[in-house]
Amino acid sequence: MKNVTIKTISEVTGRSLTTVSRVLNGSAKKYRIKEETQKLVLDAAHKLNYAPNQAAVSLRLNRSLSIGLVIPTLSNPYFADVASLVSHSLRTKGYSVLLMDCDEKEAAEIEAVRLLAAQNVGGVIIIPSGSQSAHIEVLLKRGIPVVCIDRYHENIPVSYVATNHYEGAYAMTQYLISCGHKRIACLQGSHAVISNNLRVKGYRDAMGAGNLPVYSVAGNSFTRESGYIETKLLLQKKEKPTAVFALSDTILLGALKAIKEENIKVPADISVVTFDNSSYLDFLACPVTSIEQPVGDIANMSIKLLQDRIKSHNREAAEQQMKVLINPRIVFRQSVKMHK
Amino acid sequence: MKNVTIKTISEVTGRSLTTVSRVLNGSAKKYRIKEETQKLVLDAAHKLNYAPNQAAVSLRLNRSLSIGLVIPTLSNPYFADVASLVSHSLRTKGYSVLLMDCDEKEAAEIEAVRLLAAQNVGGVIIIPSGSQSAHIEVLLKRGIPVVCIDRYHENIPVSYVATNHYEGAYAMTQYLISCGHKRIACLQGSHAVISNNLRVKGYRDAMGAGNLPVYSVAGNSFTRESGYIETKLLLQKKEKPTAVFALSDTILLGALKAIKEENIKVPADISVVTFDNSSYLDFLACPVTSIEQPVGDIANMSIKLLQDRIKSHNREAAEQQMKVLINPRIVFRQSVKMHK
DNA sequence: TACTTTTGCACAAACGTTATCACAGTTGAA
DNA sequence: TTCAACTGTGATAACGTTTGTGCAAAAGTA
Repeated sequence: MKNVTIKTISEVTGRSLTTVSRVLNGSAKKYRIKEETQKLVLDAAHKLNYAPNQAAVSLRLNRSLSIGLVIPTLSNPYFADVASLVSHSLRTKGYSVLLMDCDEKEAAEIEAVRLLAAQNVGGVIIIPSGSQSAHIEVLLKRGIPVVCIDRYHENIPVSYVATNHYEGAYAMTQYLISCGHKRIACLQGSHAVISNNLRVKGYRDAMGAGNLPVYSVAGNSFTRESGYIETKLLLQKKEKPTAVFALSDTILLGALKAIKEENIKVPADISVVTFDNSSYLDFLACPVTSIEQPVGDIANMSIKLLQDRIKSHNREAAEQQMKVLINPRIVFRQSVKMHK
Repeated sequence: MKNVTIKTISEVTGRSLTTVSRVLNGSAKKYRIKEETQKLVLDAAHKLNYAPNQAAVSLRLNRSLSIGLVIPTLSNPYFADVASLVSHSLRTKGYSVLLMDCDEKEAAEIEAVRLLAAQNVGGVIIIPSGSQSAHIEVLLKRGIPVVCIDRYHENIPVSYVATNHYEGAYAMTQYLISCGHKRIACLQGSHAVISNNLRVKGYRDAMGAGNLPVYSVAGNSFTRESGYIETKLLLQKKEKPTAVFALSDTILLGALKAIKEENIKVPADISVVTFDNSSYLDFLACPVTSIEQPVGDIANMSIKLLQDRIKSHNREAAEQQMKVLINPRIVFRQSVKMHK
């Protein structure tokens, strides 16, 4: 089966390639193509099931209708949700999505960005894995629009959309304090990402505001292992924590495992809260109170920002940095008990 | 910053476009390019940080180094895991991955496949959402290699890699029977996909082999809602089930919710097992015994099949259908109790 | 009538790459 | 000595699309 191109349509309709192309890519009015001709061409295209050859288009225009989506890893349900929403929404807007799963490795991320640049994608949406930013800066310099999600870099003028990590953590800590907790442990993730550090700051500041000493900030990655190990250690202390604030659901699962092994009951003996609000939290031994990240809003907002960038050929506007923080809300479940 | 093309390199090195191209795409020996010349060109390319324009390559070759990955939805952790492994592995092999999240809608899947065909991808890996197969057949007819994962179509000659759903369900049912259960309910997913139907058949056959009547097969989608509703209904029966076999982890979560609402204890009052083995099963109120799907093996195998197809320009070999079923194993936890 | 303007369409060049053909110079065999 | 085979390289034409330029014909203006 031979491929249908504008040439095919040109032959069928008896119009020139030029005219066919103009009708098909929507610049018909600009060139004042007769209604009649337009209909003729469109009908033929439809009948032949014509689809433009994207390679040719992007070669000609030196830009493509594809967007790079760079994700630390899809095995993290939160990132998978973001990816699902973003990719689905981009598709309805006519873009195709180049997925780059970086396995949480910064080196893979840098390589991924290089590849995307080589394919000259129309834009990039990225959830950075680490603290380096030079590779992202390269994209900006090449005029490729970039939007960061969830994690971002303060030192380069890149737009971002994220949960207000600080406010979320602050509010949650405040809530624990209001329940009478004093020894609140914070189980953190990777020090290399800003989302983690802002959450930790939120925790610290709330403790300070409550005139409480920072009891503990421990951990080094957003994994079950990290949560497990740190909780194990915490539970060996003389002054055990009365509440644990896991900064992600993966960390939470590890913490719960440790708690279970020590035969400590949630929420009777210890209160537990977390960040992310994965759907399975409802079904755990004790449903866990969590900070819900507004994934839908984040996805939509980031796409809007990216599209604005792509459309504005105005260089100034395109380089203006947009910073969007969305306030999360707390989903209350049964994992927190008043502490006297 | 002007883009670096083979023309740039040609000017720098003083060799023709032809020669530069030949060196750069590895056909140097075929055309007997002098070692010296090769080195000259490669050095220049490296120094200038040259990356071939993929649009031009795929336009010229009428095929691209990108692979379409069609997924029902990334919000299902099982699919997200598959997508993560597949995309990551494809990247290391030099392909880029076009992600199509279909939101579990068959119409979206069909459109996605059309788009991929238009972009003339080098191959497609797909987890079908429904029962239609015509769109996949179109790909095959256009000579685009396709591999189905997890779900497949028997009526078209498409290769597939899947868990042995039948064996898994059969073994699990047998296990429940061996524990003395007689009233075993089966909570199924979408009737439109073969994975579901094979699992149901495994359940039925095992019941038959155990001389037990099929107690119940209910449900209509791989969702929490379906699991919740059907379990609610089951628990209203006079003759309540002594064991529930959820055919996916999403269904399981719904079932657990219903069981909890009815104040029934797992495993004391009712035994529960499931399919998929999501990582959070360990952390539920009662850790749930599950059939583990060998995601890694499935991902690797499907990529191998696809690559073989892509490489074999031999038409016959390319059209031969490969059917790979991988036996799953049961991960035993604490959700099943002997029933007298 | 004799112009200008508008309307509607087509020619041809370009985007970066690769494959086909061609060819000059060197080596080896008859 | 003559011809064949080999070595190393280049010109050029395509792949499918978009767009600046051009140019008739129709319509408007004086």
